[in-house]
Order: sequence, then structure tokens, then C-alpha cells
Amino acid sequence: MSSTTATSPEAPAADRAYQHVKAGLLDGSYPDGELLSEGEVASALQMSRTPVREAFLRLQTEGFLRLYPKRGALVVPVTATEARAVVEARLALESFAIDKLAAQGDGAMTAIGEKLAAHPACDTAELSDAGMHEADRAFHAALVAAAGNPVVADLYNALRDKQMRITATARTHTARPRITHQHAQVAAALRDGDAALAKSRLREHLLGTVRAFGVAGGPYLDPDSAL
Amino acid sequence: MSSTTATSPEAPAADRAYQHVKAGLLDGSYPDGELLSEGEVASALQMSRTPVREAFLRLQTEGFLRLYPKRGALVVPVTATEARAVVEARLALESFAIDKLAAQGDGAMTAIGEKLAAHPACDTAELSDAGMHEADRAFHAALVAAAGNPVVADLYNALRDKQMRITATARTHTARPRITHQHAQVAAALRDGDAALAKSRLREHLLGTVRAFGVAGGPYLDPDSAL
DNA sequence: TGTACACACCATAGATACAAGTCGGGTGGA
DNA sequence: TCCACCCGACTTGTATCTATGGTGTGTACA
Repeated sequence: MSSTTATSPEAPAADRAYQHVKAGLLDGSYPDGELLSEGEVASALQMSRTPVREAFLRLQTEGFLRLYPKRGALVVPVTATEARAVVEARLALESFAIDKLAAQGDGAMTAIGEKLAAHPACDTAELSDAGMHEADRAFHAALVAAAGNPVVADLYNALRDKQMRITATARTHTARPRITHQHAQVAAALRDGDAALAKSRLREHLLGTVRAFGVAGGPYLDPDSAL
Repeated sequence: MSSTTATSPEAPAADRAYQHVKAGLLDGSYPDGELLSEGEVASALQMSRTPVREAFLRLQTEGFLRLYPKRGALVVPVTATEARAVVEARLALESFAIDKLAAQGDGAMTAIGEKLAAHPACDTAELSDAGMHEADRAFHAALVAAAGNPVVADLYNALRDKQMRITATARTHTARPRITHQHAQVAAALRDGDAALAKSRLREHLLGTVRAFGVAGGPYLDPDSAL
């Protein structure tokens, strides 16, 4: 389910194909607009086209590829607009998680706040780029998971995968200290039981991500709008 | 994307297989826990296993089936707990939509409120069961779509499909007048520009759905919790 | 020179063939 | 009677093959 699943050499061919293509998509080695063909990937991985086809289908339902009959598989171009939509959706789900924690009483919120405050993603420590990426992911995932709604958690993870592709394409190098600081701030607000503050800090944090995508404004996550 | 897509007789075999199986899943003709096989469906639809296999894969990523290697495709049992989680997730997204409309200024909210007030789903009119179902779906979809975030709208539609499967299984016959009345009330609150009221009425509405699932309480959508 | 058309090439969609894994029932023995 | 084992039916995983449709190029013609 997670995009970090390693592909063992003995995994089913379909899984290997899926992981291979998805990795290529996520790390940007398949650029936007590229037209992949089953055959290419199949021969590169030394398998038949059938498992590759399965992988393509999965990636299409996940929104990474768009299959054109008899044409090929288009690597869907991610626009800055869509990127903002994704981040906005993430904000919606994380805000929900915070609200729900708040509704469960201060205890729940404080507990998760403390746990998050100790999270590596709050620390400007020595982490590789990939490590930081993963820590960031884990931080937000933990927040959402704390709400205890697996359906929401699944939706959220899917969004993260989508965004990972975007950031990989854009190669945004937002200042790491700022990110870890903001994580810590969110965690602190939660620890203090201040849901509104946590949400507003979270919003600011995600807004920073959006700004890094480039053009500001547009219909999503307008800095001037309340949500 | 929508589950209401009709399958034309000349559609690709893979699509036909997908629609066929999904319809069976949604209307409850494939009961929970049933183990489908590609071969069965293929011969029923008079096609080869290949397109059926594709359909199964899609349905697995959508969470309706779980594929067991060399065993078959399990129709994932939906528990009342999961049903509540789905409804709670819907509430999260719809609330987000309302918040966002509110942030866009009263004009946007009023406009959508008026449009929704005139929606068939607000009317205790003569509608077949299926028609009512569809109207209800359209009502909520319109609300979410009004927020203008396609990513959120997609997530929401996926949730609706999931829930449809659940309600089909449970065959809940909640009082229709109550539902239409609640729809109208939500629309009215929006028209008046009262986001908080709209959200609270929406919450009450969805809670009613959850109650119809049976056992109340549990970790999700507890009537006593604020969200 | 510009345009229309025919054809070869390429990619997928779907069918079929084959290999391999899993489960359950039946049989034989203790 | 009970248990272990074996075998066969059934299922998916993967490969290969055929048919069909879309694209682009090269050529003939205006």
C-alpha cells in the first residue's frame, strides 16, 4: 500500500513491474508527458507484457498514468494547479484529524502531540534527503492515523503518493529548518490542546509547500482565504 | 468514474467486465465473503479471463475486492464499523467543502445553497428507490463539487461507491421524508450563508445514515462527539 | 510548394496456452 | 475411529499469439 515497499527479487512479476514503474514516476525519471509502452518496460524488466499491463492499470487508477488505447501510457503531467488541489485535500483531512482528536478530549490530543513532538521530523537532524522526505511523510501520516479512521488514513496516503510525484518533478528544496520547526510548532499546539492553533499552523505549513510549487494564487489554497 | 456509467454493448470488454462486477458488488448480488474466480465471470460474460482480470485489479485498488494469489477474489466484507468510518470521511470532506465555500464569500455559498434547495433530493417527490438513491448521491456530490477541488471530489465519489455497497448489503430503508427534509435544511443554511449551521445539519443528516446501519456508538461518529 | 491519400509500422486489446500453487477429499494404515 | 498422506480439481500467474486500430511518413497529384 505504501510507496516505500521494497520489491523482493522473488515477488510476482506484476508487483515488480508496478514498483519499478512507480519508482520511476516518483523519482522523476519518467518525465511528464512521456509516452511509455508496455513493450519497452517489459523488455527492460525481462518479463512479458502481461504483468506490465497490470502495473499500468494500477497506476492509471492511482492517477499516475493515463492509458490511451492503442497509443500508449501517458505520464500524466502534473500541473501546479493540481498540486495545490492535492495539498488542499491533505489539509482537509489533517484538519479533520485534529478536530476529531479534539472531540475525543484533551487527553488524546496531548498524547499525540507529545508523540509527534518527539518525532524525527521535528528535528533538524542529520537526515538524508530521502530520510527527511520519509520522516515528513511519517509525521503527517501519524497525525492522520491518530484520528483512528482507517478510511481517512487510506485516502490520505494516496494523496501523499500523488504529491510525492509532484515534488519529485519540481525538485523543491524548501528550507528544511523551516519545515522541522513548523512540525514542532504543530506538535506543540496539539500538546497544549489548542486545536485551532494546530490547524492554523498546519495550514501555514502546507501553504509553504504550495508556495514552493511555484505560481501562487489560483483557486486552491489561496493565502487570503480562510481555508 | 461514476458508478452510474452505463456499459454500452460495444464498450471494451475490460470495461464491461468492470461494470458488471461492480454492479454486482454494489447491488449486493455478490455477498460478503464470496470468493469469485476470473473464470466464472469470464464465461458468464462470454469473454476471456484477461479483461476480467483487469476488472478485478481495478476493483481491488478501489477496495471492493481482495485478490488472493492462486485462490480467488474475495468480496471484502464490510463491517458496520467500516461503514461508519466511510460516513465519517464523507462528513470530513463535505464539511471541508462548506468551509471552503464560506471562505469564498457569502455569494458563493448562497448561490450553491439556492441551487441545492431546488434539487430533487430536497423534494419528497415520486421517485423510485433507485431514483432517490441517485438524487441523494447527486445532491451531496454537487455540494462537494461546488468547492471546486477535483481531487477532493474524486475522493468523495470513491467513498460514495463504497457506501453504496454497504447500504445495498444492509438494505436500509430510512425514512425518505426525513432525508429530503434534511437536505432542504442544509441547503437553506447554505443559502443563508450560515456555514456552521449547514455543517451541523449535515452532520445530523449523515448521523442518521449511520444509525440506520445498526449498532450505534463505536469509535466513529459517536453522536456525543463534536465531530 | 502544399495537400490528400495509401501503406507500413507500432501499440494495445483480447484470446489462448501453459505453468505453478492451494485446497479438499479420498484412501490407506495405525 | 482417527490421522497422515497423496492426488486431483481448481485457481491464478505469466507467456505468447492474433486481430484491430491509430500514426506518421512518403508519394502522387493539384
